[in-house]
Amino acid sequence: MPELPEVETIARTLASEVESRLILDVEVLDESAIAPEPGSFRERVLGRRIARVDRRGKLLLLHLQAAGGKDGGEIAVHLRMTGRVLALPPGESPVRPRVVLTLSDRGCGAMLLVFSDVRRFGRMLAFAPGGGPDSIDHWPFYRDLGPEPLLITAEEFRQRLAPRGKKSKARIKALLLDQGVIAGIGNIYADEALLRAGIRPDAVAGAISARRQDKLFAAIQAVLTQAIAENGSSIRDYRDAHGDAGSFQNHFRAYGRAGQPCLTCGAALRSLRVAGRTSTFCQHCQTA
DNA sequence: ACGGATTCCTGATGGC
DNA sequence: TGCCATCAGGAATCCG
Repeated sequence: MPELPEVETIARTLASEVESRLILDVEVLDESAIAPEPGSFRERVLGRRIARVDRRGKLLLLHLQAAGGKDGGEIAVHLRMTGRVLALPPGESPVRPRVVLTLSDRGCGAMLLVFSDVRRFGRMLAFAPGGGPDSIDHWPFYRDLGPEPLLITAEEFRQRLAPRGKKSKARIKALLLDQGVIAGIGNIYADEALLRAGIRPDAVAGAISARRQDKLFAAIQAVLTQAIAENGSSIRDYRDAHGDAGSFQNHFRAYGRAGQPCLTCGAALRSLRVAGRTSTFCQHCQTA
């Protein structure tokens, strides 16, 4: 499922294909895929130029430009579990498209930007420019996102785990998955980082020593950085904007390995439900 | 302020 | 082999 490294990979592979192109047509095949309603969505997107593609947490962001180079708002895509964003040459038929944007020629042919999603959990949202009530800055999910894990220090990370200086009673994994605490981490990278840091997913966050919190932060950064270098993890659905799979799934030590031996000590990994998610961990290598 | 359940979805998987 | 139940999960929402 697309987490930070997967969305980062999509942003990178999409950017070179679509940046500077104009959005010439908008085809909404599944109205539940978008917001606001089709009329406003079209109005906010049609005729705009895709100036820049980047990422914030698990959100893919297309920054738009209006005529005269003015701010044109944003398109934000949340892929949830099975969403895909693909850059395709016209004529190629994508699998179960929900939204298709036709983009202008850039001297090397026109292009389609396709949002598809078998499970239909994902969303493509269009925001107005200018900081008004319809702008992305007023979208609570976006506004309340925690910091980027690759752009903060260990000290800032510790502060995020202890809001207003109070020790949190929440389980550490619940905090890692909370996008308002830190942005971009999902079930895969939470389990991978916790295993590498030797911390149980159900450990009470406030009871973890500063030294071990720093170790967790280092593990998060290491895992995310390596996953980005491997173009993300493809369990089954995830693909980049070219339709290519990632390879970090070959480096999983925890996720999906319940019952299999711990790669450090050989004990069978166990699984536990924490914060409503299946959490795989090693009883010997990870402690509260 | 926390955990838990529920909802949204469909495909994969496992038991019988 | 076929059928059915279960599971997977990000985030919103409600409830205790």
